[in-house]
Amino acid sequence: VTDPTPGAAARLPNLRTRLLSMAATRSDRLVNEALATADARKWHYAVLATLAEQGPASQAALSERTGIYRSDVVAVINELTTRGQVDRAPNPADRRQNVITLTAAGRRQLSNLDKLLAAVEDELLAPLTAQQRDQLTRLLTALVTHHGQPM
Amino acid sequence: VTDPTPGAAARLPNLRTRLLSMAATRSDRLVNEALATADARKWHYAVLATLAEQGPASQAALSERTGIYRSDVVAVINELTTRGQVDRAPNPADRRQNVITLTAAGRRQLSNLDKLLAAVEDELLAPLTAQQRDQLTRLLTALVTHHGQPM
DNA sequence: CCGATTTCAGGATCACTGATATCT
DNA sequence: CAGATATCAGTGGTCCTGAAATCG
Repeated sequence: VTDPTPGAAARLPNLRTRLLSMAATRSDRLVNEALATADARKWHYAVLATLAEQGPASQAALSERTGIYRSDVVAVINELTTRGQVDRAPNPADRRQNVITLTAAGRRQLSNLDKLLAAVEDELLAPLTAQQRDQLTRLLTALVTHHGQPM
Repeated sequence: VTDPTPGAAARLPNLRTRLLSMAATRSDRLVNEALATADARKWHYAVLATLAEQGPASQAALSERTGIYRSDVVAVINELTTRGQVDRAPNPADRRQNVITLTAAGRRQLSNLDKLLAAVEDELLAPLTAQQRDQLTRLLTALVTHHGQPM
């Protein structure tokens, strides 16, 4: 036998932390490729979706709800205003805050991105049955819930 | 009702691509914190483990086996040689290649990292039963297998 | 000449730290 | 004064492109 470590189990293929990271990398690549065709990235979608569902919000609130780092929100909102998809205005009731509002163009972009992401999910989950997809959702949700928000 | 989109389902919490990415981010942070206490990062572990299990290899072979990008292998091997954990020597049989070999210090570091990563996996998977951990492993393996290697 | 290997230079996104100015 | 908000500057890791030099 020339095996350098006879009988040793393969480490990498069994590392759950590694499997998670590999699956996420592949998923992220599909997401980025799809969103790039619409001149967007994942934080754009997170902001547009949050505004559509929960209404206008301050940048701090958007950071909380989307998971975008506090210091990175500015750049994302800058990009979205440049594209005319959100509007930034000072909040007269609390002049520390800005009020971010979804525009009509932002709403159109959101429904566009919704379609793109639905297709990506189908492609990502192609090897899984409907039941397995639900299992995966529950397991990942349990992990994320248990390990709280990162900020 | 003041809901801006009454009856609309929450998008973000149900996006599987997002759940994956969030779970991986949390997992990666645990891994990085643990490895940092041993002056290592995840690619160090991947190289050390591969060398221990499969013996000396060229940098191209290590790229294939670990998933490190071809152009990033150099830096990782540089760091590991600086730490005395691997040895880099030209291959006399094919002078295009280097032969990377695990040192005694590298072997010690590997068994150290093995312990750290086992603890991280326990912490990461804490909210899951043994059966659920197996389920997760199978589901993620199916995804990664189906979507092939990224390089 | 073609192909493989190593190496370098650089880009884009992301997670994260820390500091500052402004306002409550 | 303490605390919150928005902003800016910058680090480091990861993923990825492209190109050069060397060798089979």
